[in-house]
Amino acid sequence: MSRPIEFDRPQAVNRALVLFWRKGYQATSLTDLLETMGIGRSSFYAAFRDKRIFFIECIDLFSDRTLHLLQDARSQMPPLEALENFFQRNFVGMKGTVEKKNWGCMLVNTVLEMAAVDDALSKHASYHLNKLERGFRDLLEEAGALPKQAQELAAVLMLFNQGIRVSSRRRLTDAQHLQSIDTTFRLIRIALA
Amino acid sequence: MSRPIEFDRPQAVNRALVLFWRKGYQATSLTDLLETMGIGRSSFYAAFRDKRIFFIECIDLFSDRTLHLLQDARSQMPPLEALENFFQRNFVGMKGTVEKKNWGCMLVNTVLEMAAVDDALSKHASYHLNKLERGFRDLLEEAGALPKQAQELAAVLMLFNQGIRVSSRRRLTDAQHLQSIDTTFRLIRIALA
DNA sequence: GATATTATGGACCAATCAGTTTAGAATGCA
DNA sequence: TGCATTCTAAACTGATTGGTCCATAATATC
Repeated sequence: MSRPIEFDRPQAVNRALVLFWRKGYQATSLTDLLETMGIGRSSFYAAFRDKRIFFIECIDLFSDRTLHLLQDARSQMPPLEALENFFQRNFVGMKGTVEKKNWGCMLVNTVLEMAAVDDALSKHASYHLNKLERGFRDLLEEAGALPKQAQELAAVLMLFNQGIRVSSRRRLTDAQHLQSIDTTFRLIRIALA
Repeated sequence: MSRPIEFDRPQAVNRALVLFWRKGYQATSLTDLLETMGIGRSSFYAAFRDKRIFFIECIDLFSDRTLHLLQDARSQMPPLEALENFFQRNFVGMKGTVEKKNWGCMLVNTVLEMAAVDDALSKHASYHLNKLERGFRDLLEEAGALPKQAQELAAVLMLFNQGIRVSSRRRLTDAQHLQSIDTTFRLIRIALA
């Protein structure tokens, strides 16, 4: 054989993901991308076919990570607490982390940004959100909800998820977010009781 | 004096508003804009200083109309029903209307699209959403909630608003939206009881 | 009807976009 | 050392962007 790839692919993808996450698809120029990834134009087009395809790769990665966050929480606490923690963790201090990621959810961002611009892309992000909603539903059933009720509450929880990601970009205070999470889950617990 | 403006300003603004609403700020090119407004480039720059300033004018108009929708509902029914109706009306048939407007909320769209692109623009849209949230709070107080509770529930309702506008762009069925509205307001009524 | 005023259409501009091409540099293998 | 392979940097392409400019056409006033 011959020369191997010379840049750190996972690291480059991760940096790009963050950039897409913050600025969205359209506002992220290829030049931006190359700069933060630390690679050249040719390398980019050789490794990832084009901007759009690469964006999909980033979205899929983001979705995987989000689903894992929910799973991880579930492995450490009961279902309803895991759900609540899934939302809370974005707004509690995150000690050790320099930057707070107030960029909402990349899937929600993409659904909105691309809805009338690139329908397939928007649909694809929406599809990932459906997977997350199924995750919500499963946890609600584990928490004792009947199937029908679990489905209804999961739908409401998905609305809540989308809503709080929007609020995250509005830069409300952490306290406001935490209070809304608290209020919402108080309502949900009442419904489940 | 001399020559008056020759195009129908309110109509042109309205058409542009719809375009911005659907496609967002960035994806709406000036050429798109001029075509749907039916005016020439020079006329545009003479009447509205530039794309960004014009977009703000459209956003402000959208906000006014949204607040009026809430007021109108309030003038026809009790506060809680008015709130619920404010959401429902986007998903019930709209007889006589050819197109269903599944473009979410222009303010929510703008907050997300511009958050890391044009902070001032995002903040401006967010400011309008705050006004709407105050409208929610007032109606909740009229419905008998204590100030503290009205504020909490209004915040949750704003999350719900943001969330359902996102869902609207995901093109869930009307039935799904109506069910989520129903579930949510059932929870809110319980909290208020 | 002549003149001053102004809105307009269309040509034009520099900047930027995503993507391609090319020439060279760096490596593995013999 | 020399050859084959392939990754990379930089120049380049054509299209599109928001915005300006100017000559023209239409009007109001006199």
